Amino acid sequence: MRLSRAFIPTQKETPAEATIPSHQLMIRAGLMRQLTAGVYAYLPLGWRSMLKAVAIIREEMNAIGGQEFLLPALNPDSLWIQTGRRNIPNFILSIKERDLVLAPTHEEVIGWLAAMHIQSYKDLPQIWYQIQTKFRNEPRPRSGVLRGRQFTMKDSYTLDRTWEDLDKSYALHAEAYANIFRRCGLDFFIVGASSGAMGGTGSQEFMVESEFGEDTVVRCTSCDYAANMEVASSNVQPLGRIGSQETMKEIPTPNVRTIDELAAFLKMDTLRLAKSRVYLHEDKPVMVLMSGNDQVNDSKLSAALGGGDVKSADPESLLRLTGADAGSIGPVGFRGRVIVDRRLEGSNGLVSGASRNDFHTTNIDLKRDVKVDGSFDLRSVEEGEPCTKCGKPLRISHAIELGHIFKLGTKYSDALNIHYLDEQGASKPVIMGSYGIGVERIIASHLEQSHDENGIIWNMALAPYQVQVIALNMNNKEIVLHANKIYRSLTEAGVEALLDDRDSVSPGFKFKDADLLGMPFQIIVGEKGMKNNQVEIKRRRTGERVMVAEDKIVEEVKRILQT
RNA sequence: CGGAACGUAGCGCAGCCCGGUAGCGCACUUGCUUGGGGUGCAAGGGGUCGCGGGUUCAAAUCCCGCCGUUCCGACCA
Repeated sequence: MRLSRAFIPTQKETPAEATIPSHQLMIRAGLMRQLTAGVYAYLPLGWRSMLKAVAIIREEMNAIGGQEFLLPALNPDSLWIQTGRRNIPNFILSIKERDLVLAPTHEEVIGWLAAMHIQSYKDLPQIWYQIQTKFRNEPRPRSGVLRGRQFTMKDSYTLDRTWEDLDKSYALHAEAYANIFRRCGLDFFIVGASSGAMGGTGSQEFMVESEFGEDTVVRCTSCDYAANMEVASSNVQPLGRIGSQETMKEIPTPNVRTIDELAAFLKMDTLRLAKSRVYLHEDKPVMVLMSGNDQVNDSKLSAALGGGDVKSADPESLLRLTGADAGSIGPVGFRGRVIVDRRLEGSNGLVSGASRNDFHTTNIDLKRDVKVDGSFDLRSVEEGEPCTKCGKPLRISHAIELGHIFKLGTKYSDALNIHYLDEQGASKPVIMGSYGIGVERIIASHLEQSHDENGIIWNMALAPYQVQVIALNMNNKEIVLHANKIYRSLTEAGVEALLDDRDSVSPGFKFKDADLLGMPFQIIVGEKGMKNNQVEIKRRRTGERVMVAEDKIVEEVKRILQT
C-alpha cells in the first residue's frame, strides 16, 4: 500500500480521552476511532492487525476439529428468558422496537441448534465456533477496547456425551488457546477462575499481566500456582482457640470505628478483632465475620451463599437490624444468619462490636456465644501470604483477560432440553463447554507489552504490514525510482509492504510516522545509500540499522522476516 | 448505582471568575523554501462555543434542565 493513497490518519497529539498506552497508540497510529462510549470503528490498519489475529485463531480452532459458524447477533427475547439470562443486570442490550436482544454470547443459539439436531450419541462430540461481534450492556466502558459495549469474540462450544469427554474437549481448547496466544507473541499465563454468570463447574483464564488490566491475579513466586483473586486462597493459619475461658464483657470504646483504631485502643493484635459485615442476600440479612483487616471477597461470598443477589446493607438497614451503626456491630444476639471466615472457625477470645454504639464485646467464643451457620473461605488473599501448594510467598498483580474456558456441564442442556439417545436408547443431557477469546484484547495486550516513547513496536505475527519502505526525498528522481522498484519487488515476493511515497513531507516527519506506525522493519531509501547503490534496513524494536546492496534487498528482507 | 471533572475549528487547548466583534498551537489549502529525525516564510479556508430554556439592551461567559464523554468508587464494620 502506498501511504500517499492510504487512509491512515496518524496524529501527533494524544487524544484526551485515552489514558492507557494501547488506547492512545491505537488512536494515534490510526488503527481505530471511537464512535461512542465503548464502540470503535476499526480503520484499515487496525483491521489488518485484527485479521491477522483472527487468522491465527481460525487455524488453531480448525486444528482441533472446530467447525466455523456465523450465528445471528439478533436473538429473540424468548430464548434468553428460557435460560433465565434475560434479566441479568448489565449484561444484555435489547432492541426497543421488537422483542429482540443483541447477543452478548451464544450458548442460547448453540443450544437451540443442538436441541433441534443433536439426537444420537453418534452425533457427538462436536466443536462449534464462530468469530463475530458481541454486544454487552457495560455500565462503564473503559480503557479503550479492553472493555467495550461492542467487541469481536471468538466463541466456541463443545457438545459431549460424558464429563470425561468434556474434559477432553476442554483440554483441546486449553492447548489451542496456548498455541494462539503464543503465536500472537503474547507473554501470557493461565489462572484458575470463577465461572460467574456463565454457570458451570470449572474454568481457567488466559491472562496477560498489565497494570491496566481489570482482573487481579495471585501467582506463586516459586511454583505454578496461579488463580484469579476471585477464587485464590492462601495458606494462612486459622486462629484456633486460646486458653482463656472468661465470659463475655461489654466495654466502652468511644469514637473507635475501625479495626486499627480498636487494636490501638485495646493494645491487641488485629487478628482476634472480629470484623462484622452485614449483607442482604435475597433481601435476608447475613452477617459475615472476618479476622481483623481481612477483606471479604465478594465472589467467594456470593459462591458461599449459593448465588443470588448479594449486597452490602445500607446504613439505615444496619441500624434497623442491629441497633447500631457500622463500627459497633457484632454477632452476639444478631437476628439473622451468621457465617464466618475459615480463619475464625471455632475461635474464642474474640472482640467485636456490641451492637450498641461506642461499645465492643470481648472474650467472644464462637462456639459458646454465637449461633454460627457455616464457615467458608471468604477472605481475599494478601500479597506475600504463603502458597497453598508450596508455602512460598504469593504475588498479586493486575492482568488483562484474553480468554476464558468453561466447563459448563448441563446448565443449558437442562434449560433448552438438549438431549441425545445413548447406545441403550436412554435420553441423556448433552455435556457442554464454552470458550471465549477477545480479539481486540489480543491487539491491545500486544500494544501494552510492545511499545516505546515513539510508538508501536509490532511483532511479525500481528503487524499490519511487515516492512515500511521510506522514500526519503520525493524530489530526488533516483530515490523515487528505486523506492518504487524496491516496493514492487517486495510486494511481488509476497512481502507485505507499505511505501511512504508522500510528496513534500520532510524526512523527519516520515521517520516519526514510521516509528509511530511501528512496522517491524523500515527500509530507508535515501541519498546516503543511493550513492553506493545501497539502502538501509532498520529494525524497529532495537533501532539496529544495516546497509544492504539494493539488488540484494528482497533476498535480505525475506531472510530477516524469518528472524 | 454513588462521587468528580470536562464539552469552544479535524486534534490538543486558552477565553468563562469579572457578560460587550471567538483566539492559540498542530493539522488542512495555495505559493515559495527545505530535504537523514515532526523544515522555514507568506497568504488563506474552517466554529449555530454539546442541546434546550431562563436572566439581560447584550450570553461561550451568569442561572436551570437535558444530552454526551472521561476518571474514581461501588471492600475497611
